[in-house]
Amino acid sequence: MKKRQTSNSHNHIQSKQIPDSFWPFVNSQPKPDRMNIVNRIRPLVSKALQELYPGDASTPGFAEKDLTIAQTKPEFEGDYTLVLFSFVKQLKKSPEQLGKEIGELLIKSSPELFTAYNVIKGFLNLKVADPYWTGFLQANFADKRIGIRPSNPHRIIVEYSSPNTNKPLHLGHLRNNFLGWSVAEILKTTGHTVFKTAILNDRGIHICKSMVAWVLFAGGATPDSTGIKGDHFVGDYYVQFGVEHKKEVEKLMLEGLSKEEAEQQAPIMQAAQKMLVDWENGEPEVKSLWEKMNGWVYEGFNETYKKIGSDFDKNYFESQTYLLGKEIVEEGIAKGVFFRKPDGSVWIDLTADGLDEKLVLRKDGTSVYITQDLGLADKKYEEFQYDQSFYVIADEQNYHMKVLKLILQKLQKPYADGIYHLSYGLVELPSGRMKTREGTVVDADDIIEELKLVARQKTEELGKVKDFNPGELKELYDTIALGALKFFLLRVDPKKRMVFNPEESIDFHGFTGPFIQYTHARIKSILRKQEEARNLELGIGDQGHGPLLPKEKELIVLLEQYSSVLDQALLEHNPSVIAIYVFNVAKTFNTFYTELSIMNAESPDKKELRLQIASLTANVIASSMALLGIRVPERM
RNA sequence: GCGCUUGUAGCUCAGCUGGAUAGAGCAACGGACUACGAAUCCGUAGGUCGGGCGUUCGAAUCGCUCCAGGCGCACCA
Repeated sequence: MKKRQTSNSHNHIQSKQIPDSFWPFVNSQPKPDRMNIVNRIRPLVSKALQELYPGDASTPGFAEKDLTIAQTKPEFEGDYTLVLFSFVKQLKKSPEQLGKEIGELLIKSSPELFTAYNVIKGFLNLKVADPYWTGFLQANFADKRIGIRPSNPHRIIVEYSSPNTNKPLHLGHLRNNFLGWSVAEILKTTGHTVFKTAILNDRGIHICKSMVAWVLFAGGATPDSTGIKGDHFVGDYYVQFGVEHKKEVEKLMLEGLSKEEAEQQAPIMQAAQKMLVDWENGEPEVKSLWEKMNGWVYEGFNETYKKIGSDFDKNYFESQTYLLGKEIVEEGIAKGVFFRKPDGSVWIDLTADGLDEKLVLRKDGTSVYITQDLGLADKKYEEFQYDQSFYVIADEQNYHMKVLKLILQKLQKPYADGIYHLSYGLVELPSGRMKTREGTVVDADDIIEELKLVARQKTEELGKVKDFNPGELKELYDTIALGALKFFLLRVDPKKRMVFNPEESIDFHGFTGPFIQYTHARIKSILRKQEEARNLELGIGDQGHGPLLPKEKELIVLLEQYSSVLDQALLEHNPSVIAIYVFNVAKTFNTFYTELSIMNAESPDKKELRLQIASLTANVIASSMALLGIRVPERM
């Protein structure tokens, strides 16, 4: 029979060495006083190796970055563990002997940091002195801005959201929005200057479809006259276009046309095509209709963006950028990167790079999708002088983005290497992919409303905030509903496809946003009580609280890892790292809370210590959640 | 066909830059509120890490191969 781990939340962080190339980009190396424990142990071990084995320690495999230091598994004695196997062969010593020698030296040379060691098989387990942990706690427990780092000169733009203006936002957009926003915040917190941008796909045949349908069927109705939110209003006409089109196609097929012919020749499609041409020719009536309908959509989008907390430093509009890039095509021809075929179309040959020949300009001289992106990249650089440019785009476009970057590199654009496709997987339902035609698309506004309703029901049921006024209640429901939704979509590795189970999403227990929010509210309740009772800020006292108890230490050790969690999230551009971490923090606190009394601690010093732990926990939770775009309530 | 990608407990996911006996949440079952907030906590049960071969002191993790799913390879965007 298998044994369960007793420690319910041992966060087994590996603390791998971050590549050297990463540091200049983050900051200068962390300052010693802000350095976490693993980054302190590393040079000490390295030094010990050099002292003990001067001849061998300079050989490959002995560098600081090659050391594997992991958190000690709970079933063994110790806090952090050095893996010895990699030295064994080179030094021709048994792991036991090696571990003993290194352990002895470390304790002798750094008694303030290490108090004990043991060697089991090839692992050297080191016990880190309590004062290190309590020192960390005292230095940080009151820091409400924990995790924020000094600025550095890098400029980054993050493009995300990027909707079409012919239909409302759905679940997929939400993943995109939450991801982009969160990654931008993570970059900011770690010191970068970040600009958020969006590209609004506001032109093209799809836009004309909803316009045509509105002209034909709306009878002059508007969002105002119907009370329907603008983006939904326009989206309804886009859907209606599809319905009408289908009818016409069926009719034409009965008359003997092939499916392709029928789809092309259906009158409503012809009308849309004509409208597109008129639009491109600047036909005033079409333009003004287009402006009017897009205006409705933007009104709706803005409402949703405001609700979900998405914000942008600059919006680009495809209608204003779709002609960009033609100059780049000329430039590319001049540089010999592109070539023109006899029919006049322009191509790039990427077969040497394992890709295909790609068209960059049609034979009629009009641009294709990639042409616009070339132009937009250039324009963004002109305006922002970015060092890195993130594109939050679904993984369907991996190939496209690869090509984009490669072309820019071949054109020797200075910004080409800084282009990074933050690719994310589709959101699916348990029944499979969302499909417009089958009506299985989960609308963003709908799901948020539904979650607010659940938040309200649950809150009323529990009756803990009966004294809240209507405004406070509304804010609380917003906080909980969006917290649940954002956490649900961000807790999974962005690269992976994910399944959105509606039933799970309204569950506020376990690995969820509300669980963490609840933990925060609970801590705040204790801290409020303490302040009322004493009317004092927390003191800084480190006298006589005795050795740290396992639950106290476990939580401090976990909190101490916050900075390396941020490093990892930044390195991987991955908010889920933070989501998983903050969940562990909340869970570990809840266990701590159950086992140990704070207010009625064994001694005043213990009480002080635990209040500090509680305070730091609340700050780390708030700070982590803020990076995910999730608010944490004082009460709920 | 070629390229990319995914496969871990009934379900949803961690762990994947190789390290000790593979972890959570949900669902199931059983417990804990006359002491800091039970939206909580504790326990039980549940895994040939898709299959095979290889590299290694050590493989869920790396390589090869097979199987199964997804995406892409438009003069669409």
